[in-house]
Amino acid sequence: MCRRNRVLASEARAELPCEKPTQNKEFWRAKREKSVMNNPKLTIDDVAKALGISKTTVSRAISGKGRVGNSTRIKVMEYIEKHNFRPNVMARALAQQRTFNIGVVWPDDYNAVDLPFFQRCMVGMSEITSSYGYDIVVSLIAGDDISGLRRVVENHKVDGIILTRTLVNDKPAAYLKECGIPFVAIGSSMDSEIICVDNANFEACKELTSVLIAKGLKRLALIGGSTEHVITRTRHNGFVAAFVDAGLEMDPALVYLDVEKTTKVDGILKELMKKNIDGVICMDDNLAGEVIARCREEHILVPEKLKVASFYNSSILESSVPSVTSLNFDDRNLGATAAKKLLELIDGQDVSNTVLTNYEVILKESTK
Amino acid sequence: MCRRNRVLASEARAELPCEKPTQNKEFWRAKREKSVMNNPKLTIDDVAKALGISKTTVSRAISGKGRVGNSTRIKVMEYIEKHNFRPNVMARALAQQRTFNIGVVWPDDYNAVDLPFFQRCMVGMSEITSSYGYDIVVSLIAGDDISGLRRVVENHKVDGIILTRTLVNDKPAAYLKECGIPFVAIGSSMDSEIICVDNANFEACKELTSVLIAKGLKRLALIGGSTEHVITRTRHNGFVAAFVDAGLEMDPALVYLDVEKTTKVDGILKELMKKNIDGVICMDDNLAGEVIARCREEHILVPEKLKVASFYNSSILESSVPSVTSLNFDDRNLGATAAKKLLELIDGQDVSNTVLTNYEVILKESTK
DNA sequence: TTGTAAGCGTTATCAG
DNA sequence: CTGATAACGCTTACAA
Repeated sequence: MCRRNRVLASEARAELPCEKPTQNKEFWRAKREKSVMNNPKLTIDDVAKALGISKTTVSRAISGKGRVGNSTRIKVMEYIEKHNFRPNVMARALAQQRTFNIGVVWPDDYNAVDLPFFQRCMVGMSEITSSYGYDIVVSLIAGDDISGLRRVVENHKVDGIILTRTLVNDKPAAYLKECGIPFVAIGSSMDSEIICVDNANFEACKELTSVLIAKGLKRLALIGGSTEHVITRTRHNGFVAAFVDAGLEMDPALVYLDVEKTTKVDGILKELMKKNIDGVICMDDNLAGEVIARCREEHILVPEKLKVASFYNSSILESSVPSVTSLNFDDRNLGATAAKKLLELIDGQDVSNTVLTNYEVILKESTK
Repeated sequence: MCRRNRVLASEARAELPCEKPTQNKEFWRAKREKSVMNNPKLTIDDVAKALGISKTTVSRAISGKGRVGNSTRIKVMEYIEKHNFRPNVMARALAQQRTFNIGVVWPDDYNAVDLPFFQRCMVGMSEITSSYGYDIVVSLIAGDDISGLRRVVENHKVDGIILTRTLVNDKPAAYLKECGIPFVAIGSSMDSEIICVDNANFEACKELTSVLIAKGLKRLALIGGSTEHVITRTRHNGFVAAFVDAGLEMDPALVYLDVEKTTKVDGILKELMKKNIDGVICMDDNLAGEVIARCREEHILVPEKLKVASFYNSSILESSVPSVTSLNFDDRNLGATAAKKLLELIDGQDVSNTVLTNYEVILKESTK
């Protein structure tokens, strides 16, 4: 326990801002002067003096918190609009203990960095946060090294956190729970105390699988990524459930998980063909793209000899030939919803889990 | 002028934090209590008292700024390490007028969001910033609506900015110049006052084109994106330069720029085939992928009947068949370099433009 | 409705 | 080498 603390502490220490002893003293003075020239930075006090009232009143007029005379309020609003005054967020942060920032945690594994999913989520989050005057601080997490996350949290740089993925053994989530900062996770979690926002992955994957089963496919294979990611298991479960519903046997030998490099697809596909499969579902587009490519090289006709589908649709497959049947989720909306929930949480409201069911099954040539 | 100011001001106003009048008063108190229970938040003052010295001394020991007795320093360092004390960044920001954040501006056009380029840059930036105790605030810019950027800057949320793309008519850059905040741009600019970090796009594109010319291609076409992006013009120039160098005529009718939707590729390819081309270079992988796909549908054999190459390599083309000849840049390094430059700039150092020349021409099947 | 004054947690100034 | 004390710009009891 004690040892653990020391380790963590020194980890954190390593992240302390490195004060570079340079000649920036004069520079900064100069810079500020200059900045003042272009754009005389007003303070709430300047506004108060100019208007002959107290800064308390100005503060109240701006925040709308206390009661202020209507004429005074209008006077203030007009003045600040005209002079483009903006309260100093840092000062407010210090006084209120709020930063008006949220942190977004991104995985930076080799795979994830090339996936459009996270960027798309960001767009949705950004729409929401910016309409509330919040900004987004991005923190990358490599493996289970959460030191970046720790720094952001311990330095009070954010009022809350969005995790963009959930893990079976979720170190980041555990850390956030422990320190009591508001956070929501995109994905699902066994832990009922964690607020989650997720696509209906189970239902969607089950539905897509069912559709293929209904097309008469009997020997359907599944290829997916890391089982450390909850989503991999959820999708797998959806796949299995479709078989159960159809009253069919599912052959576990046709399921390949933890396929984290597309280079492994080639060998897997060969094995699968020996096992006489008639279809493959891939958990994401990278895998599906690779399967399509290998099929072409091996002269396996898609869809005639093998049907192919993907559980997740992105632009990666946009120009695939044949076009690939897949699930389509609204990532932007997912991000927006997560952001909304987090802001509510920060605001002290009660927030519950959300599952977004607006996915689409898109049938294309690869399963015709 | 006056009118313009008013417009901008009201734009900014719309972005003011929306104070939601909810019941968060008690909530916040409770939350802080709880947080205090788990993790008694120390202040520099607590440390000072515990050690029986003044907070000035503690501050100096931590920052290493003033001279402090060695024994005192060690005492302080040991104490803060043991108790995992971290100075409150907001307070420091207020006192020092530095936030230890940099802003990164992302385009959120439909195209850009799906490109891995920006995410990859981010990874590089993040490595650098986090080693200096800085964090990254991401700001999305749609079209030329810079209100998000304005908010981040005017609210003093960042000490500097990285623009991840340059435009011919660069509104964001103009704004940043005007307000005098340190910034660097990823890309190139006509404006010599703007610090730029860029890949050697001109040279690289010229080289790739030259290679194809050397293979005997005479009627080489070019398809590219928005000419509002400086990079599109740079790449085009590189293409042209290769012809000049080879002493060949280049047919301008074979150049299609401002192709912003891949759906337009089909028509363009048909036109090009009528013009008897023997090769196409695409400015990015989305376009190249689409060209490959259309070729397959139109039964145009690649590379036998048509060579195809891309000026930018990403995982999008990873599983393309045939594999596509392309330029490979180190986006991560690009981001890291930009971040390094910005931190130097913030630190008051003199910084000059940088061009990264470590690109690779990767020859694959599509041009065999 | 409005104002005064005491924080918020650092850093910076200027004495000692 | 060290320590009061005053910024930093805003919020918020508490008074008036």
